[in-house]
Amino acid sequence: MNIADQTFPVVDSAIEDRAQAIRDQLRDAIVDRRLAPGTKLSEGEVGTLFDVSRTVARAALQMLSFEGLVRTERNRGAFVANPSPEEARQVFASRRLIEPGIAIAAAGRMTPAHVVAFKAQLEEEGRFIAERGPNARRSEIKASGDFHLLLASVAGNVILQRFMEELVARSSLVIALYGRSGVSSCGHSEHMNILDALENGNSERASALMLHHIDHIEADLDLRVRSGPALRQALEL
Amino acid sequence: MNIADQTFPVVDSAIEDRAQAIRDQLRDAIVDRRLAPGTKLSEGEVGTLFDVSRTVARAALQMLSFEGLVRTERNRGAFVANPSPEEARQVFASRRLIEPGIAIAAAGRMTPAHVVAFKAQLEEEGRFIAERGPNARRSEIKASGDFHLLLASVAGNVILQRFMEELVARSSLVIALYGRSGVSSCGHSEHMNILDALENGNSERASALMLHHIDHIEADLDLRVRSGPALRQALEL
DNA sequence: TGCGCAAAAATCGTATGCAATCTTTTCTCA
DNA sequence: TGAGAAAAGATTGCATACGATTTTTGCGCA
Repeated sequence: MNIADQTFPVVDSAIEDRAQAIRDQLRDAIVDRRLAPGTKLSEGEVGTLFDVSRTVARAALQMLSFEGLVRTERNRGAFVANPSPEEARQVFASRRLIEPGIAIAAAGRMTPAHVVAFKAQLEEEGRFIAERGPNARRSEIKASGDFHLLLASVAGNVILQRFMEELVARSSLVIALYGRSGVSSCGHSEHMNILDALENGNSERASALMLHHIDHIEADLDLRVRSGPALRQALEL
Repeated sequence: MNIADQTFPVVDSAIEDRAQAIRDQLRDAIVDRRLAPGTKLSEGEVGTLFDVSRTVARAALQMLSFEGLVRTERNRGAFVANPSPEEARQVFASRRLIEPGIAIAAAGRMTPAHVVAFKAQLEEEGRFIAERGPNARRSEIKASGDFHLLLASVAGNVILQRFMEELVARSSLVIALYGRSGVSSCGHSEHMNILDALENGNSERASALMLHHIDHIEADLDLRVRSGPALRQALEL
């Protein structure tokens, strides 16, 4: 897949930085796997696509590189990240460390409004799972991540929330790369159980369920190196 | 304090990005409190000081803004961050969540070489505490942070390591702003106890000690708002 | 045909210029 | 004298230009 094959909707409410808007759209494209890992993102091309100068495109790419979604090589350019199995493991190790704590914090702050938001989120998630079609899998991954982001926002710690945004984005990449098949339907029911615990203020249970949920997601990955890391490295560039 | 009062050593081994080198020096200056919170960092001034164009200076400031050490306002510029008490609490809440886990991971990976590195680190820390003078406090804060960064590097998860770099840097700012007095000597002995547990492979103990250690650091802060947030906000700009 | 090397093209790193925005100063008028 | 408005100055946002580095292309030669 080439970046030039993509079409990006025009940003309507761009009071804020244009670079930020471009970053958001590129991030969506990466997380949704419309841009495959390894795809080159040249400053000029990105700039042309979004109708901005290289300066702005470069800033957007720099942001993505900070988030770990893009890898930049000096004098060579930016590429959609291609996380190694080791990186994948570290992403999930980090989530195992952070998310149970986030679940506990969120359990202590749940309001009826939050519950409504979660229910809407889970309903949408269910719709994507029921759906069939080429985009179903993508939407499923994205919706699943959104559940965790919503939880992080309820927890009320903006620093951890930002960490989680990064971890969820990287997880989506990892799942797209190494995911096997249909853990997601199972994940959906786990989300519902977690919400149930949150709703009842049972923080311990929510935390434990979250830990298991992350374990299940990671267990569904196939993190064996495919054909020797050297060859793999050589082939992808 | 003004940024123009600072002198920055010339970067010798600058094969890598110049922007990154500038970021590192500015970060040191912020963490060491040579640049006070609220100080304006104009692109032009930074560029002149480091003898680069505004383009490069801007990139360095953007990086610092991602790390939370600098706050940028559109069309107004960049300022050394001035974390609120609420932000300070969130920094330490994040550390309480992450660092005990890092201690456990590190305990399982300690080698004799690591022990040597830790001992050297603690010795330097001790020297700074014994020292008197205007820079003693700064060096103390920095050395104390370095212990935690060393631990994170031993844990072997580069993602968590980067999170910790950010959290330690922000903590230094917070301690400089809200710290009372001499927890540090006490902190030093706590570091030694943690190392002891790590050396014996007692991960549970290391984890528990770390949690208490973070509690102690936060307990030494005075996070009461000084004179009403509105006035405070109005005065500092 | 296949290989090595040089020229060309593409791309990046950085400096600089201009317009837009914000801040400060100055001027006017009550 | 003080408040408000207008002008001047400073600073950012962004585009563009140019040298440096990398990649690709083209060509000669074995």
